[in-house]
Amino acid sequence: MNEVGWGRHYYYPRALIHVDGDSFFAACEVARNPSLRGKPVVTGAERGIVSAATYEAKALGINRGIRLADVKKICPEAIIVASDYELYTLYSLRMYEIMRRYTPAVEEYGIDECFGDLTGLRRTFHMSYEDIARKIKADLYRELDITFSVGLSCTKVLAKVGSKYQKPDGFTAIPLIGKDTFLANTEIGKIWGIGPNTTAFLQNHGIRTALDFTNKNEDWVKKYLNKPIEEIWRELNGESVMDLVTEAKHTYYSIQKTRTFSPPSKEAGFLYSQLSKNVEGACAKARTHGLTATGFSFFLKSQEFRYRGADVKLSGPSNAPHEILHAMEPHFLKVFRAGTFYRASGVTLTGLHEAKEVQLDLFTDPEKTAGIARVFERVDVLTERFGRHAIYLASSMKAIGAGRVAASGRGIGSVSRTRAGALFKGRERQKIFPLPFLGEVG
DNA sequence: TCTGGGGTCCTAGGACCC
DNA sequence: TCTGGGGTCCTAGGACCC
Repeated sequence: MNEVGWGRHYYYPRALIHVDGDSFFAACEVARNPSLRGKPVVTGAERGIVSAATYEAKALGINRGIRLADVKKICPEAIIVASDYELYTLYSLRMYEIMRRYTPAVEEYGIDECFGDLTGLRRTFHMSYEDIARKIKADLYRELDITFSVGLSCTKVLAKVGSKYQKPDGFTAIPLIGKDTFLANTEIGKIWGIGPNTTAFLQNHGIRTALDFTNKNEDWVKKYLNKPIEEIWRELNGESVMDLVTEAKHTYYSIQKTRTFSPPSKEAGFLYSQLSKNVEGACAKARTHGLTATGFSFFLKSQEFRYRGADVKLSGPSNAPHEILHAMEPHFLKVFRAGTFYRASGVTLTGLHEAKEVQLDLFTDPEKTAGIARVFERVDVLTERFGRHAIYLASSMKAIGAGRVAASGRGIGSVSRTRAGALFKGRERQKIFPLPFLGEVG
């Protein structure tokens, strides 16, 4: 165990804690159902690869991202469950709540992790920062039945180094004067914010560890690296430049829906239907947050992982899927290549604003706009009551439920560009209001 | 890491203006 | 029509995170 600072009073210009749930999704499953304890448990059943694995599973070589078919080969007794995001969100909220008992300055960084600012709280709790951090860790374990790895230091990046330093159930305090030992033991690519690209660049300049990086001087850093990386360099040197984002996040700059399908498809009708489903999902999310988009982008991802897509500006703000789809049609025909197999599609709504703020221009018929809004209010209510896909656009049909089978079974076959074009002629009727919905309620 | 889904931020470069 | 210099705004795309 790393006992640096236990019971002592090291100097922290700021005292920031980072807590990180160990194998969080899998740990939540075990916490809810204690009969799973001690067993190899894996989440991700709904998508065919491992999202999270308990340490019992990891000990067998079952790690994130591997196929569930391989999991069964490695360990037939492994317990595979579908991800339950509502459960994980509940545990997440409880984690934040525990942290907030100690400090109001909490950053909800991810579903399984958060930062807290403990600066100035020694007097309040009559404890050293290390002891406060240990107490938080103990509370989390006692109340959630999940272990957390905890880092304490004077910057966010160093606190992250700490929480990663020992897993699972680790506690690592990195006081300013002792930090070099920890940085020497941390590969540069493991630092938060240093991805594969920057790692390769730094390694080419002889930098292997985080300590090597901190030993570079400021001029060199400013000359070769961009602002985010320069900030990481400062934080690794003990200068706190990243603030905690403590406001609860409730607005989005963009909303994205993507989906991979298997097997890959080259059918225009099927692909368009996937995009239609993406659009509906993104619009539904925008509506639940009271947001409306001024533009959007979409892509098709080929079997070879190449992206082709387009950015589209809307003539007016919208969160109604049929309007987005209408704008997408001509671009789809340019993006889609006959004969290419695609494995995924995606849609991103951009230029998001609060729906109330939106000004109607002179040419928008307010009656019609209000009518559309009412239709989708109804859609949202039905979805709330009967679940996702209870009601959807006709254009999404082939992407939903048994649609995949129907689409291939019908033998549309290789759709040429002209035939793909013909596909949309019949959609003229969709412009007629009210919209043709296909319901599968109940 | 042979690759799922959902995000954010930064930067270079072009368009446009004075 | 060419030549400077400088500012702002927007967009595309890269890089990274969980």
